[in-house]
Amino acid sequence: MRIEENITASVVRAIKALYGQEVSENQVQLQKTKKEFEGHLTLVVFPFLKISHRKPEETAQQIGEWLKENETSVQDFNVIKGFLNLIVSSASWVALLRDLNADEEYGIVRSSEKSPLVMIEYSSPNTNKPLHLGHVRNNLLGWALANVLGANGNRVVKTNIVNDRGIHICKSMLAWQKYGKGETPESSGKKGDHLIGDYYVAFDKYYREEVKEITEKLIAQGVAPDEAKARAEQESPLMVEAHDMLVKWEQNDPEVRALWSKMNEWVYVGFNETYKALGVSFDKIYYESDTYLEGKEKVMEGLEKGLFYRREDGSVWADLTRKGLDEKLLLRADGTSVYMTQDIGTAKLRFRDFPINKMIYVVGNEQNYHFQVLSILLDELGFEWGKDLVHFSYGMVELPNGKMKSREGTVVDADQLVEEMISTARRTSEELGKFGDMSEDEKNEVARIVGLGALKYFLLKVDARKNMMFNPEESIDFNGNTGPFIQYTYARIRSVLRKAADAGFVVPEALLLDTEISLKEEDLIQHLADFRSTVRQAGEDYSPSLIANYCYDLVKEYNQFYHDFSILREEDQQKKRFRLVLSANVAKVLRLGMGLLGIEMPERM
RNA sequence: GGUUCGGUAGCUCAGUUGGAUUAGAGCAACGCCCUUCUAAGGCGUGGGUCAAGGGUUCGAAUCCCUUCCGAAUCACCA
Repeated sequence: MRIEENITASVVRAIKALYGQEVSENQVQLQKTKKEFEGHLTLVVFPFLKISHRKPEETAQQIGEWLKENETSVQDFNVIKGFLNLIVSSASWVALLRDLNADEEYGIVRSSEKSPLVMIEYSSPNTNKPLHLGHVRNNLLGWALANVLGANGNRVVKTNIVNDRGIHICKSMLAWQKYGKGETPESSGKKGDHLIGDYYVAFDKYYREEVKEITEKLIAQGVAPDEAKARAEQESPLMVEAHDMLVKWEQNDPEVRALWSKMNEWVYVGFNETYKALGVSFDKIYYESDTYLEGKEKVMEGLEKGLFYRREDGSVWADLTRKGLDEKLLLRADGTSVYMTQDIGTAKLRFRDFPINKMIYVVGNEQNYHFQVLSILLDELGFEWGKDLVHFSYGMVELPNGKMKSREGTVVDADQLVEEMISTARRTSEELGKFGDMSEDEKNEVARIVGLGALKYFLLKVDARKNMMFNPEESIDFNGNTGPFIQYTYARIRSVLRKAADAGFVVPEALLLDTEISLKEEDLIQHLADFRSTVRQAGEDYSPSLIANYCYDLVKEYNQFYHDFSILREEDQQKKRFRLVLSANVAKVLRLGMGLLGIEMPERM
């Protein structure tokens, strides 16, 4: 039973029968009737006026009559200007709910062997600092996007490229060597990623002091301020040492490599904890230290083919000016690779490992230009999916006083935030007396689910492309358009269903089509059925937020129903059965929808 | 300066192939509703020149142009 699809097809037949013209289903504008008018679905007839050669009202009237006559689900209609409001029969709605109830994974399209293989890269951290709120947004979006695409019949490979080498890592290493006194995660009690992050900050602090000192000295010697600063930045012994370390690293110096391995290992242990807390995972992790050499090879290949060119100093460039872009450096004069080189290398390894049809990069919008260039380069280098690679470009999380900057300490730490959310959830539950007779384990689990639900929903309900605001002063809400609001509704439904089950009432398969149902209930079924198209739309637009907003709207509507109608106390057994099935399916769709977002639902809260 | 993306209520955000005299939610404010299936809920009140101006048409927050404001980017950083 697919009411909307059926009526759309019937409209096509109606036009054919009435006016003798073929129209495509895309031309049929069938939308939800606005709530101030009577009806469920509304056909906009303006597009058909040229075919009917009649006034809007008349055309609508004719189509309405034809539908009432020939389309069983259309029970009645009314016409307002060019709008044909269709009233769908209760029996059709009940039949729709019956079908929906039979489908345990309504709205989800499973993949098969032949489905397209999509790879999603997300997270992609640097190993010199712990994850912050911006990374959290990335991780949650990547995870949700993978789920959404999976629910649209794609085979999905989740991947992570760890930026584990480069000058930034050397800075942390050097600072640890110089000031660390052998400190380890064990000795300090710090998470490994936090420990390393502290040394990254330390490096920056001492480096700045050095630069300041040298600059002043140079200025005293009569060097112009701008030039003095530039020279100081280059000459700073700390920076020189860091660069030396990077060169040694590339030369496989055993000592540097050993230090690098040890410190990265600390970071990974820390990251894995954070990933686990966030509930995200990867099918395949790539490390830049493995891929950057591949990139060099690929670039040399391109150089031989004449795609790129070499400058006098030996550096290799791509000239993209004919595409309206700049010239782009691919290899430095000393032969070391840059960011772009690494992404090319990673692409090569990925394609070797997986025969992917599509590649999606979940990376912040600050890198739009980079991916524009990468797409062109990969295409020219012969990657089939290069041209159509998707840069899932999401907006920054901004704080009231601007952007987050690790070095300036203005970051919202991921671990700390998760912890705070969970403890807030716990406190709220206690204050509201929701825990009842739960065991300590159950309490912890509820607090975890609700706290994370609040955080995840907060980040995922906003259109991914937009920058969003996070105010640490105001804690994330638990009321209104929030994760806990949706979870709460779910828990209430589950409670009702438990009570029904205790009374021996099993949610039955059989629904009677002649059940008398209210407008509110019809609307709920209609809304429920929309889940399928919402999932599809979210997949087409790469937009998890559509699912979040869908769940919110469904919950708003269900809560009104819950408030106005009795379920367990309904005396008419037929109605009671219907309402139980309706509620069970609202819960089911909420669980599926929120599940796509990576948000768990509590049985009680 | 070039390019890209944004600007909707005091605040945070919906509004997706252009559709209905009255542009929606939540938060915050102020009221009302628990001896009744979980009140993390429901109902109500106030709050808007959809940045500004022009254009396209039966019809524009939505499409086009101009201007203003904001962000990102245009690195031998990743």
